[in-house]
Amino acid sequence: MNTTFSALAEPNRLHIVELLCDGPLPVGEIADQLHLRQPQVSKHLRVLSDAGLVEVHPIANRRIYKLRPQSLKELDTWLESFRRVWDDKFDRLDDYLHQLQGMEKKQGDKK
Amino acid sequence: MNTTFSALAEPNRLHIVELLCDGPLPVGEIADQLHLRQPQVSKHLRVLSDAGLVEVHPIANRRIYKLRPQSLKELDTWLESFRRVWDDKFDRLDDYLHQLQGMEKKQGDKK
DNA sequence: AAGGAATATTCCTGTCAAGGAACATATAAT
DNA sequence: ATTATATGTTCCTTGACAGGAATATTCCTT
Repeated sequence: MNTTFSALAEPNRLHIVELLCDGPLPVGEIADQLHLRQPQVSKHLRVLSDAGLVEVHPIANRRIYKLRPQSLKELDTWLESFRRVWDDKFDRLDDYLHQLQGMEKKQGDKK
Repeated sequence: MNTTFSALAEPNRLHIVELLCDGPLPVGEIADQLHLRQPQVSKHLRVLSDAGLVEVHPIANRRIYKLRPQSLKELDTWLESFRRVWDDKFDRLDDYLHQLQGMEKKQGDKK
């Protein structure tokens, strides 16, 4: 999960992922469409691949890269744990303040 | 969106976000629970704040940080665009290959 | 007013990652 | 077989960032 975020943290890599959303592409195409040099694209794809975000299919001369849906589903799952409490716990600042006040008293007692 | 990912790319910051999922907390509490030094926590919170992932509520001496659900909803929205094509376009490698073959011929024609 | 607690900020240093350029490799084309 | 095409890799340099230590700031307490 951690590697996923750091892979997507790089702007060009994020672009690559978004581009591959429309379907698989070979390295050269990606480089052209995003106005990047081929070596850098290869490097970025390496990182994305290590993070499990893309997979490669060698076809003759070229290597076709495609998104790995699984990885995005995992990201979705991660988000899921937040969804449960979205409009709920987050805004309960008051609750915390009361709880905090309780602790204040306890601390006072200790002294 | 870009800043969101780079903010979450740092392991400790990710931990902070996950911790705040259970409710708002002041800096000191975060530092204690995650076994981090206060200054680093403050710095990380700064980054998270700039990225819009958390917001702060000054209460007397302390500053209570809480998640900003909005930011996570945006992340969710971003993922949404992938959900549409999840089990769909991604795996259509064959389609691309056929399309590719068509382009091959075109390129050949140009020459 | 003075001291203390909670938090933010600055300076420094080391590490790591990204881009550029050149090169290596593999496959296709002639 | 030789050349060209597509891609991956290495080396180098530079810039960003994280942690540590010390310091500044704000507010509370007495």
